[in-house]
Amino acid sequence: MRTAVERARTDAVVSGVLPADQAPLPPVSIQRPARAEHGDYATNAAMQLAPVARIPPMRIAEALVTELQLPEAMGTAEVAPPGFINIRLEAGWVASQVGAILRAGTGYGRVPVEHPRSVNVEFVSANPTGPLTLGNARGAFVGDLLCRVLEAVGHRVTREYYFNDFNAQVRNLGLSVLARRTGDPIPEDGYRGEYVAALAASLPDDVWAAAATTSADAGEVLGRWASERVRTGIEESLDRLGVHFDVWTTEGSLYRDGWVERAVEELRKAGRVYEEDGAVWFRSSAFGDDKDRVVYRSNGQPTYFASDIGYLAQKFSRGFDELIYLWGEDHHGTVARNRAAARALGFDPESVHWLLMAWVRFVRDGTEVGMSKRAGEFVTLDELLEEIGPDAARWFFGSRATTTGIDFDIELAKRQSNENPVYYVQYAHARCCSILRNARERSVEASTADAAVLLRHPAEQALIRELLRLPEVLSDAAARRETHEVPKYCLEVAGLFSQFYRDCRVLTDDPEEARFSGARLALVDAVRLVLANTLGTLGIAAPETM
RNA sequence: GCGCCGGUAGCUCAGUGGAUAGAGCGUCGGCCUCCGGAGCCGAAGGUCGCAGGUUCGAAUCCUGUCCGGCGCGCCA
Repeated sequence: MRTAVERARTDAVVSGVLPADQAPLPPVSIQRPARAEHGDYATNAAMQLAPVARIPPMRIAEALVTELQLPEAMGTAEVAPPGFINIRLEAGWVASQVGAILRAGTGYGRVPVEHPRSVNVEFVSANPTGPLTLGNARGAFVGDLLCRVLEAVGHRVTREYYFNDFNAQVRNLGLSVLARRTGDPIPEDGYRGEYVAALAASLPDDVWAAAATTSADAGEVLGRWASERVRTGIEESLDRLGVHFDVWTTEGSLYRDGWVERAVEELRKAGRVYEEDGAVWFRSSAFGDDKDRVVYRSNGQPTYFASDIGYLAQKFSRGFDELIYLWGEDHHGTVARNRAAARALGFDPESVHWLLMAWVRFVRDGTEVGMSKRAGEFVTLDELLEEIGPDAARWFFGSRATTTGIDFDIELAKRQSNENPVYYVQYAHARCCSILRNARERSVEASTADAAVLLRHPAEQALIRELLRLPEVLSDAAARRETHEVPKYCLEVAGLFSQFYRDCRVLTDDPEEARFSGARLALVDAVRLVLANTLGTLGIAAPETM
């Protein structure tokens, strides 16, 4: 539709209605008007052109409408003050799309982008010092949903999980296990959760012996063992959510394989690092950061940022066209230095994106509850799933913009889980299936040919028009890397289906009404398909019965 | 103090410069001879934090200001 309007604009220039001078025109923006009398699509192209062309917008709009060539029988365009062009789809064309949707089948809505990219999406990446908590829930759901949407438009996605395997946190975990085992007090920076006691209790004899006898620090030995146990548990929790990672990368591997060393060396050659106060600094301020950052401390130890730099190089070396980092907003202070490093290493800044998720504030009946692994005060992701189920949880986190802070009331979520809109959508899907089952029993067959001819009822037309939005909903979500529109769309479809169901009887003994059965059955099948495709993209079940 | 993100209906949140600002939940009032009532219809409920500005048009962009969250380490 956009290209049709853009072509009309070019044609208007050619035919001399619009002046031919100036630089590239902005892309035409197409809206979906809120009000039905404004048609199915609208564009403000004429009003945007008016100041440039110095011609009244209404005149330009008239000219564009004249040049606008819509495919045969698709629709009509008209001008509305102060210069909108409203495009109205023909009812017959709309009705004929039921057949097109059904022919596209499970591929419907998944319109491939022009240039598919190989995208690495890193998310969750919680250190394995304790089970995943509600604090990690948002990242897990949002990240996986983003991946699914990117895949839906044809990108190749790698889901990646990054974690520390040797630092102080892991050692603290080991020392905490040790303390639990020996009965000593848990160290200051230790972990106090019950899971630590469980780890201590299940410590195999050989690990315990190794910790007691090796020259190495017992905290390190036990930490290594405990964190791997915890990591396995995290993977199992994520499996239960339906989130499966392709690659697990450890911080240690970036050093073992020389990525950090090589990347820093490259920066050194480029003259981007220097020594001061015995430490090695990266001149990130030359690339937009507030100040320069330490890469190697004066004691020779690399900083966390050093790992980040090596990791950037490691990821790009694997051939990705684009990297996406999904971080909590508490990390936003480190974005600038990472972006600086990417630029200094010569990577296209447009090919790396850091998406920040706003904080989730957890409350229980109005008062805030902490989420601290160290203090052992947290609600685990597994507990959340037991309470409200993966579909409701996915819906909750999936339907909010990542920049929005969320108040998550655990008790309220439990109480309202039965009222969660996700069930309304699943119900609509189940109802479609039920109608289709009944039709088979009665030997009523869907007919897309009838659909094209007969579906003129307002409820039918509104429903089909909504089904036609799916491709653009997915494309927009993928392009914006914001996916919360998808659940909302689902809800719209379910709502319009309910209205259709009320107004238009599909299966009936009334001979007058029965002539619509085949056409409406085709529409029901198309709704079922769209809901199944959309729920599938959300990672939510599309049940045939409830 | 500086920086980033928010402030929209009772609650939780959509709203990518457009036309009369929306949804879910909650509240109130209706609807079960009929394909699934986990449903449908209707109503109430808003100075879009506040004040200026930009323009044909601002919840959206700019400036200031208030409130909240987060960040500002040779921590991660």
